[in-house]
Amino acid sequence: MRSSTLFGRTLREAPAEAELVSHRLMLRAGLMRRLAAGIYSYLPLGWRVMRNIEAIIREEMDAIGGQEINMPVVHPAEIWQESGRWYEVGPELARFKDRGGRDLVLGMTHEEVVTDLARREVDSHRQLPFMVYQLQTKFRDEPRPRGGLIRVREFVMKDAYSFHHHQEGLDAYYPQVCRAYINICRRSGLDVVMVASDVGMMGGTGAHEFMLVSEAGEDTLLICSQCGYAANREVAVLGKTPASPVATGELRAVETPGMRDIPGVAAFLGVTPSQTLKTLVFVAGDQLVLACIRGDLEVNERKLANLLKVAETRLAGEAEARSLGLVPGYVSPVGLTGYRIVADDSVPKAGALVAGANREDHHFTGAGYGRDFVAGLVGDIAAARAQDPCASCGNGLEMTRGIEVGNTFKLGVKYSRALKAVYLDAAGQELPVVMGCYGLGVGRLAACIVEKHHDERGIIWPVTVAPYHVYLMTVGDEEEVVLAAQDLYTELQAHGIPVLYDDREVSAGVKFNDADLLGFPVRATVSKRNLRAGAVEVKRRRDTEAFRVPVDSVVDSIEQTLAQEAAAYTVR
RNA sequence: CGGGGUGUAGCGCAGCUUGGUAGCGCGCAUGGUUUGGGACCAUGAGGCCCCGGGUUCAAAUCCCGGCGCCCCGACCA
Repeated sequence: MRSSTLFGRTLREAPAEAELVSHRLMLRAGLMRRLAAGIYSYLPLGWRVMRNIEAIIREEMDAIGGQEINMPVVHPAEIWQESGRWYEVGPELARFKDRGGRDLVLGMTHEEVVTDLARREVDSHRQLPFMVYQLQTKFRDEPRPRGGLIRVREFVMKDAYSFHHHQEGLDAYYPQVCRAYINICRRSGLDVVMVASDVGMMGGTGAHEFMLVSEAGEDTLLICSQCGYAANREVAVLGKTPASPVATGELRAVETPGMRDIPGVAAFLGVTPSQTLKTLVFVAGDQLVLACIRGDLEVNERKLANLLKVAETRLAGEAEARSLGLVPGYVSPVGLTGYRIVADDSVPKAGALVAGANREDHHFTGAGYGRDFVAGLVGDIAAARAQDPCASCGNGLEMTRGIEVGNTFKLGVKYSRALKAVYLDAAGQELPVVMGCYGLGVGRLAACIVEKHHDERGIIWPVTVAPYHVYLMTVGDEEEVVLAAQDLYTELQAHGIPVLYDDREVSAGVKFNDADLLGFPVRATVSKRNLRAGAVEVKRRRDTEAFRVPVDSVVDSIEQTLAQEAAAYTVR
């Protein structure tokens, strides 16, 4: 490709809308352009990157037995009603009607469609297991798109779906997909961490996310550098060794004037926060819930919602709590009846605690779980924080931000049961197929690569995804220079090397700067100066030094350099 | 959906406080001189100053109401 005919141009200054490095560079390099919030067009250079990433994805999915298919973007409402998500998913699911007034949706994910396909095609256990995948555009009406391609509304996603006879089959296959995901990221130049995650709207029995550790990330991760435990904050567990449990003594009411928070009460009564009971008032659906936890810990609302099996919870306001007969600042389950109470599993083990007395300016001391109060539901609802002990090894957890590039879910039979995707086993028994689903954001992967591979001058593409491998340019417009450059251009192409030839009539500085901005792995410069010495200058994007290479061995030299670059991104 | 910011030429911005018919840099076009890190000279094109309403002799500027976009939060496979 010649620069003079390449569609799209570079920008000297980034549009004011862009803040993230990847966003700025991708706009400046002319990879993409915004059409509306979270909706982008891909220009030739950007689309080549996308295609390169897709090629890697195809290889890795095929390697674990995947079969590529393509499913519709527009779905009839019926299958979404069958799965129940028509009613569960909010406005991020774009809905519209066709001319006949029938309800349709824009596919934001394809569990319904693929399950419908499976129920039509699969009758027998002999047809299982299998995995299908597609690379396709999704639309999700996100409440807040941001950061260029980091969070968009329309995006290319690789989504894969596996179908097994039993949970054991899925359990055995699942790690292969995870391995493939790690490979895809590695080959694209990204080291990602696999973290345990919430199942969210997908439902199912287990899930992981593949995260690029980055300040630009939207998720918070807790990682143990000692044993390797890693989880999204939404589900991260922490060790809850009792600080210093006090044997349960007598339950006594004491005056605690104006002491409405844990640190205040603990200090006033001379105990540690871990010897107090914190009780928070939540609204879960149409129900009021009192959530109890040891005073030094905090409630994780995601975990609470999961334990209660509701979509979400929210903290009740003071006035709201008061109107329901509670005394904010002094709420506790001790002596209360008629309320739904849940407790973190730290509470029953905590011994005697200081708890609210449900009256102004009073607390109880010596409150013991089982004797003075109980909860209808006990489980892990504690929020893991930085420095909390790791649940498996006790080491301090580290907290970082991460960008989710992909995720994997063990769906189980949620969709196959709802849509009746069943098969007959060898004994003639009818069983629902056991499903898994696996998503990967192609554009987000591209943005992450730029986020990790750049310097102050521009992008530094890994050769595996670079739009072109060589940036060929001239300095000066003497005939000998132009002819030599054209020869080299032809020769590189003959060797199958993707090359962009900057044949524009602009000053050398412009070309050098664009070469750095676009970030192809190798730059080749033909100039009168070097030609006189029978040489062409070759420079790696990530190096600062350039080398003179004899004209007749330039192509060999470039091929070797590219091979070295590629070696850094191979797996196995 | 809450909080903050912003909207003037393709991009980056000034002008708005104090109303008087729109400007700078880059980019673009043409001609010429240039060519190892975003060259120089000359000429030129390009604007529903986000939209609607109001105040006024007169609105980019003041007032009211919308909308777009960005950031933080809520939310998010």
